[in-house]
Amino acid sequence: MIDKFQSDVDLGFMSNDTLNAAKQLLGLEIITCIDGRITSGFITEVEAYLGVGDKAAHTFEGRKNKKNEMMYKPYGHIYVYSMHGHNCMNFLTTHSEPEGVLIRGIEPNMGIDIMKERRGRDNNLTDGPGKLTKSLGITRNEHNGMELNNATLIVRHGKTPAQILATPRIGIDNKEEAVDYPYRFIVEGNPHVSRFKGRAADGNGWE
DNA sequence: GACAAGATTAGCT
DNA sequence: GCTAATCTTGTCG
Repeated sequence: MIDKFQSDVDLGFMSNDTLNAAKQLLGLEIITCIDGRITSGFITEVEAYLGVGDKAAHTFEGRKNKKNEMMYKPYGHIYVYSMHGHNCMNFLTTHSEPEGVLIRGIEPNMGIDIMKERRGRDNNLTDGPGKLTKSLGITRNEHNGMELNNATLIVRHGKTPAQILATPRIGIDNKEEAVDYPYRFIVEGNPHVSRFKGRAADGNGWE
């Protein structure tokens, strides 16, 4: 059923530098096929988490436990964690470091009606990490540690950001110096990002 | 077994 | 902008 959604992305770009991988993820289309229903969106907002040396990361100083053990998988897998009753999804990077990129926002493309149904509302479907996982049907129990580009979760080339903006990360106010690291990347002018203010750019910030 | 914390969200002022 | 709601896991007793 999902054969026509073959990936055309070489995941190798995530194998080395996490910050670089985060920027290259912007604009890719994430497609999920769950319960036979297809939803997708273009990535508009990400945050990099640099593992051992990053106070804001779950794996700071090499911490490892049942909750974050999937962070130690190599690139090409995903790490789903739950908190405050929501799920958040990371794309893992590097061969052996516990680093990854949190997907914080996407622009809905396919299956918008399904997203509305899953979210139980018509607006703000995917402009936050907990929101987009719910819209796409991602759950920690079923998808934590899974590989990309299998029958359920596929990435392929989507759009190209006209301009990428780097900002400090969000929601880590108690992480001391780590709160200032400019590891959040967004498509400038795209409204499908968390805490969006102002007016959307022409073409939502895509080229 | 109790309690606090967390990469959040929704709803109200 | 602020606060309550929500839930899984870690930590301590």
